[in-house]
Amino acid sequence: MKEKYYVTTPIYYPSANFHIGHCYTTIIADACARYKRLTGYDVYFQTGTDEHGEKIEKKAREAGVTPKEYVDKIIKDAKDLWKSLNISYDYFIRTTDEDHVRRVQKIFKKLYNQGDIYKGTYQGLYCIPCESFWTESQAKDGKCPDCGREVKLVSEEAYFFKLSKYQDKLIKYYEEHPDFILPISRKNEMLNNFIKPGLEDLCVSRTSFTWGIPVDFDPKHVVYVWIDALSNYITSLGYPEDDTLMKKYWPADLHLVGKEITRFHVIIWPCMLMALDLPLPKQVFGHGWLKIDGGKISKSLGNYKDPREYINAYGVDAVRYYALREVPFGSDGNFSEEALIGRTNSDLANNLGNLVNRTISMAHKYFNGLTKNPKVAEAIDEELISKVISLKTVVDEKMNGLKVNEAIEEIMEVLRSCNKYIDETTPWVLAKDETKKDRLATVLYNLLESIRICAILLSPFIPDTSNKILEELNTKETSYDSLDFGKLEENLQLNEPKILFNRIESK
RNA sequence: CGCGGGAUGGAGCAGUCUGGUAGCUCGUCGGGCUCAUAACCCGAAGGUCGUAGGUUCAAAUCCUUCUCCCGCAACCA
Repeated sequence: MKEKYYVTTPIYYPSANFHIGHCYTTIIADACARYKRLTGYDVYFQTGTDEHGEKIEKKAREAGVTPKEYVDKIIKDAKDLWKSLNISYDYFIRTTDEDHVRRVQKIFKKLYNQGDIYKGTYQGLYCIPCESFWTESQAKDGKCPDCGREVKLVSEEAYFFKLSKYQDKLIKYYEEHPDFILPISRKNEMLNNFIKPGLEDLCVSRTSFTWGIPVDFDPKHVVYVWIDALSNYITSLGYPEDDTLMKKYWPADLHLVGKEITRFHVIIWPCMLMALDLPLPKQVFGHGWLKIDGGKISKSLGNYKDPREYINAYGVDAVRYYALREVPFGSDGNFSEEALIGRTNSDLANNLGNLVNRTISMAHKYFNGLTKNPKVAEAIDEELISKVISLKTVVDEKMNGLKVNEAIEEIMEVLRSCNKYIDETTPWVLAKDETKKDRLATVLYNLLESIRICAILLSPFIPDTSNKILEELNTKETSYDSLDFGKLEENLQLNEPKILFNRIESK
């Protein structure tokens, strides 16, 4: 039986159309999902949207539509965006789905019945015109950080979750599972800032707005974001009504999240799961951000474009490649159109695209596009072939550590070696000497085979391009098991090479 | 003293744990080649590794001071 792999993106908040940052997270998750599928796992890849809450209620009111109408439009757009980015999700959950709503109510009630949720009073500093609660440190001098007006101390009846009860168990879990939080640096941040000072019980219901899942046994309350949103990872699997998928896929192997919401996923979510007596996810990766010109992507500044503009202008794989390649593991990276163009030209058009083109062109020119492997080897071949042979293992190590950018760099390095190999073996010189015909065929075979292997390993990252290359090669050897050097068939009729990436002239 | 991360040739990064001639990609300049998308290959220039001090035969790397940048502080991927 296949081993399973369950990977998630966060469920995004659809208060506005998605930007390149949402794409970034989702593309990484997609690459992980595709990689695991390639290597033989039974993958379940989930994304979705967190659609309740005051902010959406307010946005909808401003737009003069119902909250559901408001989010429906954005979700339609989001699904369209994921399609144009080749996102291969298996399930798209919406927190407004009937199944989810019903299951959240059951979870809430279960926690209440067993005493992990209790009724109490929520006290907070509230800005009436802004309809927002603030913490003491946020509301400096008792002024609303948004509008500067006075905030008032208000109380409202609310349900609380006993977060404090699970503090020690949580610390123990961290200690016993050193890879639970990646990168490691974020674990210290969590421990020092939140867990060591002591966890406070968590407010899990609200009465100040209505756009949410009603608490069925106390309908003036709606379930606040924590239980509503975080539980998506298990309600989608049927919990608590049907355990078929739960048995198969839970616990999740990887929750991929932005660094700003790491906290919820490594503190609140595990505590909820402990209360439900469910196993905890194996790993939470708090990735860095794509910055725009060094600053945050900001809805209010409007410093970003619709990601489709980039896809339409440069192609889906240029965008995917950039997101996956540019940002180091766990750190922030910068997004700019100029850098996107630079990456596309140097890595995709020059290194990869031109290599494929020049190699297949020579195969047509010298052998009418037929592959042959007479195995007239020379010492120089070994350097290239040994690199290609070890690539599978190297990429696997990088991917298992979620070092996606490094995995890709390893493949690019091999492609660079192919270009170098051409210059060193000078096929155009061999072609002038009839006695070197078999050597020439061997050189081309080595190159085509290296390209085939790289194309397969690139398929999780730039799937369209990978397919195009394998189609040009016209090979049937496209599986992960075919990655041994020498599997490329002989007497294959190669197709005509096409330009994979046009060089982009800078504006 | 809230916590955490960062500062390395024009740009982006690695190297710091386990001190010992500073490395990679891109860009620039020069050369080569001609199969290919002005591409590819080779070579060169360019860094007193944020500041000040300390330990050491030797510090980007260890210790201390300071400066600046970024993130977090109960839902902005």
